[in-house]
Amino acid sequence: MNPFGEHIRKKREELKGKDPRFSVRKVAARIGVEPSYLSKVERGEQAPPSEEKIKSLAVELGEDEDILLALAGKVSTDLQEAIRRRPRLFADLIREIKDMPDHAVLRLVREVRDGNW
Amino acid sequence: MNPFGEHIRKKREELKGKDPRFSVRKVAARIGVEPSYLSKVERGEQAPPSEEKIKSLAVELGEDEDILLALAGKVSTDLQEAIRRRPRLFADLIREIKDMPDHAVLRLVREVRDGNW
DNA sequence: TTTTATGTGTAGTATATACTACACAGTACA
DNA sequence: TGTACTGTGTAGTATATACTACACATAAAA
Repeated sequence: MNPFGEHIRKKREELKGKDPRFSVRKVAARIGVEPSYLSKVERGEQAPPSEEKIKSLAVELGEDEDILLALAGKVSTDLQEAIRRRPRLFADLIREIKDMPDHAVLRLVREVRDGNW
Repeated sequence: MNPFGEHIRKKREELKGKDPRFSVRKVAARIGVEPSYLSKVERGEQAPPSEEKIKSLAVELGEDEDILLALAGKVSTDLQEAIRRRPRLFADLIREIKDMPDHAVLRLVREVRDGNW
């Protein structure tokens, strides 16, 4: 089990098939790390990188930042900050909906978005 | 600015006024740390302790866990895990409501709680 | 007045996090 | 056939996190 590494390796190799700019070395250079480090991260020999590097990786590979962070066992600092600003409110809300099925949460998100709130 | 330390010192001293079991040494012993460490944390000479210690401190002092964690700049792992399980869903929801006024979020929490969801 | 308890100062330690630097063998390309 | 580029192995480092151990002076209790 190394969801993060496997995921980005798969995606990177896929992109590399069509574009040589997606070699380990080139991607590593673009996100600002050593190639051997990225190689090890992809193979799970090293833990996932920092939030910052994960976010540039998401941009480079055209992946979703929040999903990549989740695969790395992290939560974006902007979300954490929102919770920390109003901990009671957000803790209650999250605990209330954490076991609800996807469709119910999705309905909630949509209702808040285009609604009279 | 050392919101965490100041907060717990104030609360502990308040309790100590009515009950000698709330000295630095006694509380430290109960939450399982060295007294000098707790002293330094309260005075902001040391960063706040781990999530685990903060939670026992909350129990000891009769304070809200989520609020204490927030003052320490942390977010409870159970909330983080809920987000990591369904990152897109939760990230969208949190970003959608993070700038809404308290009363609106509160209404949402209540509506979810005793509602038809 | 001895014992006991108080808060705090000094000086560390263990573990985790987030990487770098460099070398090396194999492959592709000119 | 040399040059360039590939992925990866080895061996580190810097900084942060989360504390411990012990000593010491002052104050309260016996």
